[in-house]
Amino acid sequence: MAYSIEDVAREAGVSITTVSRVINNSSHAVSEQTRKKVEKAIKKLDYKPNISAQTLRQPYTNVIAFIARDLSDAYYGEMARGITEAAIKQGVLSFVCNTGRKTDDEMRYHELFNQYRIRGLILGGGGFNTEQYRKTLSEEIEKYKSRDLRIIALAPQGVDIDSVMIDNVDTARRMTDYLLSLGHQTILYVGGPANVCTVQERLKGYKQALEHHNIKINENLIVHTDNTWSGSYEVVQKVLAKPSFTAIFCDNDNVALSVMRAVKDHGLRVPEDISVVGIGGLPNSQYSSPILTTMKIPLYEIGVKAVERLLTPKEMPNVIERFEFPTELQKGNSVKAIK
Amino acid sequence: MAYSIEDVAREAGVSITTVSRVINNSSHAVSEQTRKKVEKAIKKLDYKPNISAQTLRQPYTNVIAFIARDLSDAYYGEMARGITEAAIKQGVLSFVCNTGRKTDDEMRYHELFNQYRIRGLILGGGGFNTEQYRKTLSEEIEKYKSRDLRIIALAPQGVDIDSVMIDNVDTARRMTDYLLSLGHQTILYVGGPANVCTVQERLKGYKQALEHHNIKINENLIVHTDNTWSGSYEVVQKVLAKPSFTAIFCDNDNVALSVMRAVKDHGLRVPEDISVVGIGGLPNSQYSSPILTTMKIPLYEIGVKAVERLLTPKEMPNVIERFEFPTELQKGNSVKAIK
DNA sequence: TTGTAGGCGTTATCAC
DNA sequence: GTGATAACGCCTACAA
Repeated sequence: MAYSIEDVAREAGVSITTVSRVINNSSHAVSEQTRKKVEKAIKKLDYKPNISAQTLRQPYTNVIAFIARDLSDAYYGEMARGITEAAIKQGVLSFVCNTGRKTDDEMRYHELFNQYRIRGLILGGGGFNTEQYRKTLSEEIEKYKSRDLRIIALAPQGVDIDSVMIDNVDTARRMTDYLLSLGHQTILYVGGPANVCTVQERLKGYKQALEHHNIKINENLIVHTDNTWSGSYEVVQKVLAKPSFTAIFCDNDNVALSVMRAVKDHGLRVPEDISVVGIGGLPNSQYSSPILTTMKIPLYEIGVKAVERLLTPKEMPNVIERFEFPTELQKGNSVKAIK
Repeated sequence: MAYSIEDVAREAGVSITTVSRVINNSSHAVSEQTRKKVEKAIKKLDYKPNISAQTLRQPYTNVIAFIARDLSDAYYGEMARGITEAAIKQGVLSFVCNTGRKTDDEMRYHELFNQYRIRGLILGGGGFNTEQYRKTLSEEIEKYKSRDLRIIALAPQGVDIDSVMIDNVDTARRMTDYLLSLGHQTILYVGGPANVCTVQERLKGYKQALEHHNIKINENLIVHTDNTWSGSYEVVQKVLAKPSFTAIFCDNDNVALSVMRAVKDHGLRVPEDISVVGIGGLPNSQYSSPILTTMKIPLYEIGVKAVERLLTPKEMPNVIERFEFPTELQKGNSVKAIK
């Protein structure tokens, strides 16, 4: 068994109260001499306070949680890196979990988080925009709030919630504008699952840009994938049978990389025959060939910021706090201008 | 504040002892009627045991930890996914941390893990093969052992330690053999940092294969990178100034993708002018163009297996337990046979 | 400036 | 079959 505060007290020849005061840098005065004795004993025994015992007397632990949808996706990996690194700088550990939207699994996590008295939760992926999901999430949000804990979303959830994210509509709109400015008028849109909030917002941005340019929206030019590498590849393979478009706008980088492969496997060239763009700015999209033109999302920074907000008590608990990071067009060479 | 066992006892009109028995499915008999009452009360109050209090009476929590080197690298992401998913199936949460080998940071983590009474630790990346690192790690291993906890490594650490991993030497040897079998005699080797165990083992496999074929090892054909996308790109750019090789063997997939870009940017073609292979089998290497020929590592399965071992008490505490997964050649089209 | 004692929520040892 | 009660390790009034 590890040493307890009592062992330290005995070793230093003082009471456990005094030891506790030294440990916690209590405002209660402790003579320099006594402090020295205690510190020496702590060092000698290599004593570390038992956190469970501490937590028993405190509302929560120095632990936060991050729910990701797919950790093997660098998109979440980059966020996770920002989160865990920022957290540990403050001595905070992070539970990292891998399930974006499977409601049952999420509930399971919430239960455990509750039991472990975590200090706050970061929601990685976009939520399902369904009545059911919104209801479940709203209830959960209420519970956290009642326990004075914060939840922060890094992507839209379809409900009012504190967030640190990008403007998905605007980002997709600007990307579409860019394609339009280069002369592309028929743009295939390849998005993730149709009922995910993030997907919906980006699609909205695409449509807004077209409408703004008085281009009629052709629903046949909008397809959805399950966001897997193979799924995206196959979806596009089908559409490529009769390509009636000059560019493909993928709502994330991984899909875009799959799509570029599909285009090439179809005997067409990127960007000479078809231009391809994505959203994300993940490193691997910048080392593909051609280099993917994409909108850079500061994923790492989003993670860092989320932790910072999470560990800061809200001044106005009833005001939703939204923090927005800008995105930036990152030109590669996967796009060609059309005469 | 959340409900405590006392609230449940009061609600059910029994003692806390009885409630505890019901919660823990104690072998101590409880009448069916009483059990029903208690369960009803638990449900009504939505009571969840306080884990801190439980932990106070138990040697450890149902939490494990995973130390990764770079979570934004799908290599670790895939492992993390396997680990967290396998863990939660057993109701175990995972601390995930992002630092492979910065000794100071690792020590910090060990300290916290100790305080949080975690149940076991999984070490993601390969350790530094230096006297200093080995010593520090060995000490840490002893501490864990003395607390009856397990550490499991997913990559070589230069010390005797339980592990779930692949045979790095063999994997690199077989890959080299493959290139040799296609007629490549001068193979540039691009490895990660030279003092990392994994890197050393793979390099060893490369050398063994060459020696076995009586090919003299040319140290000029061995270069090291810092494993970043840009670093790998630049290192190879330099070597490409005077290419005296027909193939490039990269000791991981991400490096290989960077290298393919470097080759192309140099006006050379993969595989017509230079063949490129990697190790890993990450999804993005299978959607690049050309598709990367690589050795598939079952990263997800390694993560799952590690959790399984971690949660199983060792039968013979003093016997090092090594579990080895096979790797498999995955042919893409980044390699050309030479006449 | 230091120390005593009660309590946080559980589990385990006894007694009944 | 059920229930007091003493730990577990720590913090914090309150006393001295």
